[in-house]
Amino acid sequence: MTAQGADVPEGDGQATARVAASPGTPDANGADVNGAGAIEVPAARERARSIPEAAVARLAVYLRALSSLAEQDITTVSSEELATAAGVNSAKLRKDLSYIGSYGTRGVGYEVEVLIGQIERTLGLTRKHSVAVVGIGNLGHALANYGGFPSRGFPVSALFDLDDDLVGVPVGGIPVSHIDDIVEVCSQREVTIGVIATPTQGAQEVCDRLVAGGVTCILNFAPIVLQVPEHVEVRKVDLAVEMQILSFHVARRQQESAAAAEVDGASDGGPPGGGAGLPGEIDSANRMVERL
Amino acid sequence: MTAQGADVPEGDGQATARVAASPGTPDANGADVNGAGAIEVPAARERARSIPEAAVARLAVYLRALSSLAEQDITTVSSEELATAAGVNSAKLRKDLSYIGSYGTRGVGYEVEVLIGQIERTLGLTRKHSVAVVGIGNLGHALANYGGFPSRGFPVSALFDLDDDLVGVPVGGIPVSHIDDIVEVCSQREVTIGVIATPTQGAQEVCDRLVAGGVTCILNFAPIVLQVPEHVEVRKVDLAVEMQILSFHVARRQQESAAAAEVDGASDGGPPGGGAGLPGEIDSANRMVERL
DNA sequence: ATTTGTGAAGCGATTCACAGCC
DNA sequence: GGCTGTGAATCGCTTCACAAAT
Repeated sequence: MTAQGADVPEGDGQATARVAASPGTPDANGADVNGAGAIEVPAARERARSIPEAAVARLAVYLRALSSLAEQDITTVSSEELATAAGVNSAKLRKDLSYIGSYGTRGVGYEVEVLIGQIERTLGLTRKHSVAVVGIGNLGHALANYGGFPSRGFPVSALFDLDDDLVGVPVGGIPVSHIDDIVEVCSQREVTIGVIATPTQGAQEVCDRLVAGGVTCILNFAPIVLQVPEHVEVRKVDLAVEMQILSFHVARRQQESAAAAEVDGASDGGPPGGGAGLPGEIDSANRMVERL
Repeated sequence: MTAQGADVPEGDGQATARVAASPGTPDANGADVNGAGAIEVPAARERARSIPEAAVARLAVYLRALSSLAEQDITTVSSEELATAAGVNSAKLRKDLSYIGSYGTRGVGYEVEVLIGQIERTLGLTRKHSVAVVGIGNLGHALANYGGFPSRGFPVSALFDLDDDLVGVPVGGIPVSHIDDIVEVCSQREVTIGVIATPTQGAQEVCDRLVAGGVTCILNFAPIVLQVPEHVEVRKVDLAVEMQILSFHVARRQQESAAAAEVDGASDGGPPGGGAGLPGEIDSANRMVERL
């Protein structure tokens, strides 16, 4: 079923401590803010804080499905249809949409354009987020040239690499800067999202500089757990991990068929294709991401 | 908050159909498989089926941390140490490890090598998984050039593209085949994992061929929900979605500071600029070098 | 007649907290 | 004393099912 374990909370010990420290109150600031002082704080604002992390991830998926519908000049869509397009069930979709407000019409469905607008607003896409890509290797090149970013409000506005031969060379229309200039360039160009596509070794250092340059969101392709201050958000994309998860599912499936086959045959089915292969190492998988 | 890690979007798609089709029964594959027939099914096998999906993803992360420790010739590690390295808390780590067995020593910790071996076994990494990459564009190149791909782990054994100019050209040591030959080549080379790095348009078609070629696991970089048979596992990596999730967090943070600033200022209208002394105030970054 | 929006139930994952072992 | 392994409690997301709306 390929779950979508939303994410792994807490970057470190402090988060743990915080949780432990507040047994009764879920969040410190929320409660009394709108108790008396802040009167007209729009419900929409209040809502944003409470959207489940998992729902946020799906909103982005719905948005893409909706864009696709819009391109086909479809103006209205039911929760059932949209859910199918997004690969979820309709109850979940409706629940997710309910977190951002009530923009559907009962008996009819949702207006595509309206929904697009509302999701974009919720995700903060009405504002452009300058992106910096660090590490212009294979992956960095791919990212710099990736059309998907600019098209949806994520202009890549800075590229960095260690290699002097690369500095100054334009990639995807933007000249590469040296990583020594990360802090300066990022603050100057108001970069809000940093993408780390360097080898593991340099990743933490790069991360620190991005943070120093005012970057508050980081997308990390390096196979390392980055240490960041509390106000910085990190998301990690780890190819090797993805592959290994798939590997697990292959293995499980084989076990299941093996077990099923065992029902009639008493003796162990034996290792057909190599049930007991060698204790191979997986470093290759780890390494491959580093190479990027 | 610094949410670290996070695994990626799901690979649903097929789950939708399944879920929608079974209103009454939560999950089809009930647990009666080993009701009576399978006697001595080792606990280890039985266990695999029941490891929470989220735990599987983390096991892969632990594995990397452990490999790193092994390289430093560290032979023993406590749950606390390993948890820190992996970016989780120690209780979760111990729970996760308990799913695969008891390989620690109370009062001491875990032996690094032992744990590596057990996790590799659990994830099915003792067996090689041939990988095919489809779509040799920017990203495909990056993936194919995981040059390191030594013979262990996840050897890339096939590359495919639509472009005739590319067919026959070796990339990362492997000649590119035409996508018309996916079925033949994949079954011949016993590919188990397919990586889709094509544009959206061709992705479903490519997916169908991979499945026809015997591929049961797919890693999809195309921003589309693939429709696959029930026995095929899909994981999706969507860079745009990742960015949008980060965008949401930026937006939320700004709202929070804005709301906090509003507490003293009674009237609405709330231009964030009102509160001068805000931490990390990021201002409007309109129109910058926008290059598609 | 349809379809949304949502309280409530259900369920899986996380965290707690401590017994058991070194 | 230190650390693992795990039942129990808790939390948060998902699913159900139905009232409300058109």
